[in-house]
Amino acid sequence: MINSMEATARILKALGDETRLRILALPKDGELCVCDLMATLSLPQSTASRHLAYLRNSGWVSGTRKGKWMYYRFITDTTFTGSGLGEEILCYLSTLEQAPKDQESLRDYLLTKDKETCAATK
Amino acid sequence: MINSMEATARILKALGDETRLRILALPKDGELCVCDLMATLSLPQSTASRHLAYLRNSGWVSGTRKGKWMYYRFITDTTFTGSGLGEEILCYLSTLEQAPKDQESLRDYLLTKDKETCAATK
DNA sequence: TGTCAGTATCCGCATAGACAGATATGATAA
DNA sequence: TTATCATATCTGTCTATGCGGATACTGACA
Repeated sequence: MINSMEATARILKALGDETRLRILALPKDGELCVCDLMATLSLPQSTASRHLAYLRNSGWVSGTRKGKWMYYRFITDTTFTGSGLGEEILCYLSTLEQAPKDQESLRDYLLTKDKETCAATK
Repeated sequence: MINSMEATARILKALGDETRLRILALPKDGELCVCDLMATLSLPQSTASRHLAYLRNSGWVSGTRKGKWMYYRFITDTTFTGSGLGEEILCYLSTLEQAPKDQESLRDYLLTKDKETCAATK
């Protein structure tokens, strides 16, 4: 369990980007795939995928392949060596202005999403 | 009072650097000047000054001129719109490996520091 | 006014990171 | 095996940022 300044800086560096904050402010129950982000935040596929990769590499999300889909879930309970700080940060993010709009956008999208295909791909 | 994603990203972006984390993990009672950082963290003058400027611009410290000296104090109680998250982050930083060493280094330096001059300048 | 001390900023260099379209890769169905 | 779908990665472009030495700026004092 590494609690170094360098590791902490890498984790926090992931948060220095507005798009990634918006991702982390989405509801954390369940999992999101790339197409969910594309639709919810109006992101091109490569941008969505890249941000998820960054979050994965810095320990904020974990990826699970399910068939053609790659699902990402938040692992903030272990981020920052399990101190709870990750959850605190997410809690704060959800109080920000843009968060409710994004969350509603995600809910709307999930209601209409075709279960067999990702409706937002490319 | 702005609690936008963009403003939050700017505040958090300041934390994506190890040196700045080390600065923020120093004791927050009292104030630090550039030469304190130079001595404590073995930084060149320009580097110390630049990091403090970055922290000032992102709302982590406030600068006060006292004669020839520029003293910086932490204003984490107001960072993140006064939510307390700034303090939480600082609390976490002080649990990291490097923090006690830096804190001790600062204490040692302050004991020997000449009050009339900054002993570490350039 | 010139000098010194403390500090902010510039400068050049190198690296990282944001972006989106293009392309490669992985999974699945026919 | 090929085609389709979903996603990761590459590519080129641009911007940001870290670094430290050099230089400019600020304040104090003789």
